Amino acid sequence: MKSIVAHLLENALATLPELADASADIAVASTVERTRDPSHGDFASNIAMRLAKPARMSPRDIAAKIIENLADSELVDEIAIAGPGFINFHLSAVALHRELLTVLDQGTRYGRQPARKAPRILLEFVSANPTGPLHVGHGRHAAYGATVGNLLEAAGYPVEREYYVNDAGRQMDILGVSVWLRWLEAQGVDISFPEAGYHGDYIRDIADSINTEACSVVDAERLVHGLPEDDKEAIIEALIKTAKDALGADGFDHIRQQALESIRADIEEDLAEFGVTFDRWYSEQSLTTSNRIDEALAVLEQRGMLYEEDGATWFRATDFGDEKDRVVVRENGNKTYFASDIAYHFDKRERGFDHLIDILGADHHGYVTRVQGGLAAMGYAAEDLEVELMQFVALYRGNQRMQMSTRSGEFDTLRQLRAEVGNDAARFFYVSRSNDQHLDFDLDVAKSESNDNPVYYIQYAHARIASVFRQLAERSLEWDTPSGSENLALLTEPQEKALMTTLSRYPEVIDLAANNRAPQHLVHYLRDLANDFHTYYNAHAFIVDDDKQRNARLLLIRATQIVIANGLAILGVSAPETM
RNA sequence: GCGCCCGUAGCUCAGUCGGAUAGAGCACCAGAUUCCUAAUCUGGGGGCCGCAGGUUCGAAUCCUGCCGGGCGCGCCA
Repeated sequence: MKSIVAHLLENALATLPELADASADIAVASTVERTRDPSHGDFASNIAMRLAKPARMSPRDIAAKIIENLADSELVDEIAIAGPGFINFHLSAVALHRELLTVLDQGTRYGRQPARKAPRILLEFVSANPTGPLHVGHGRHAAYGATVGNLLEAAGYPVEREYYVNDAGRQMDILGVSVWLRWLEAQGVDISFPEAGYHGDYIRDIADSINTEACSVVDAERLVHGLPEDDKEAIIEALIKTAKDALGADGFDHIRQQALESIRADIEEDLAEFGVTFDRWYSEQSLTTSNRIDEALAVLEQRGMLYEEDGATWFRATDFGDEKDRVVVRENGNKTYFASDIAYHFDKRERGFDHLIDILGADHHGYVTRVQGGLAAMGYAAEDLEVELMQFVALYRGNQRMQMSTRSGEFDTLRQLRAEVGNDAARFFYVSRSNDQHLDFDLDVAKSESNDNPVYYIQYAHARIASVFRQLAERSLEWDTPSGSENLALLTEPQEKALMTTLSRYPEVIDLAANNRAPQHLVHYLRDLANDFHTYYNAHAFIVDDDKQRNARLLLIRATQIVIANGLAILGVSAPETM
């Protein structure tokens, strides 16, 4: 709809050579926006004000000139100059009717743009460490990432979703030793579980369920022998060494990998139940086995981006705006997590993705500059990597704030949250506010007031429409679509006009939400749309005696039902036929 | 100390690229159904957009400073 107005303006400008210079670097479509006040029409353009200074004319004079040269269109009823120089466009009923028929015609495809080939987008999100179940904070990442992926797809982008599995490094050893100790405990060995181990009950479950052929029993004495005191990190380190000695490197590896896969599979299942799926689970370990890290470091070396100091290898991050240079290979020869990360992002670009989007926790913001620096140092553009930071979720039960820590075992899991409030409400609530806002999630409120949750309000609108069509059948009537199409001119009530106008905004909302990675725009839109529908429902009957009017009204609410279903599908929320 | 994010109604939050009289839900007050689902609708009260400057036709929005809150500043991951 917006493009109708933009094209009219572009054509008018083309006939005005005196404005050509001034308007050269203005995108006409960017001057056109929906009005907030219906008395200003449907769309307004501020182009006359933007041209005033370069063209050295008054805005209202420019507006008058443009209007004079606007071609007549059956899609626009009235064009007016308003205020300091806005050009207001009132769309015709014909334009709204045409859009309604487009909704019916395109159905589930309505609001989706044609698929394009580029840029190829790689969307990475969640990527929680496979050391325990997902907690409520990860749930926000999952809901947001999945919805942004759906939005990008609807906007026509080729997008793939990827989960980076942090299955390398010390945390995996801690996981392995935690499982082993719980297994020993189950064998009757008296252990003192280390503070720095993973305390959650799921560790016991894993110890019970895995193949323990590789496990060997050691006595309690050996476990505590020579343990350092007080320093919890040194204690866990010593226990890992004991485990490797007792089990052998292969034996320990066997336990560790089983634990890892058990947790990873659990996370995958949890997310799938939440309607969140990935095209690829990318293993950090595989970066080492495929020599990807060494290749990336070689590229950096070749470009002169590395140097040796204090026995370590450093990346010149300060050349790319970071506050200090960063170690990529430690003095002990081990590569850092940062080395994996730049190799991983290098790999993403090498795999042919043009634009990389990472959804990261707000605590990772210090990391963005150096990873972008890594890309730039390897010959790509820093801007190829876009990072969307998610602010934290604080979980409450009433006034009680919950602690969320995987190691302490006191977290509240995504599973618990989903069981308590349901997938639909959780998906909806998680994306209903901007990703850069903190989210207070009160379980008591979400449970006790679940009937007041906006998601039900929107779903109810969908169910009500389904109910109307069921009623129609019960009264032995049929919806005559051609008759409805021919009689759209009968839709003259203010509630009908409002509903048609809101429906016509849908493609613009998808575009806006996708481009800004901002699902909350869609959430608010669907709320508005449901509100327009409920208002209409209360004001007028749809199943009226007059055939023409009935068929026209049924067409309008069918279009409404389609748009609600399409929008909810993008949010990952169900559109029920009954409630 | 330095860096990033946030500050909008009693509460939780929207507010697009700077646009016209700043919006919604909850809560509060008053109403609506012989009729398609009352999980609904209609009306009402409620604002120094943290504070102070600046930019301009125009600022909640952009810039600077300050105040308040969150997070980050490892040869951890």
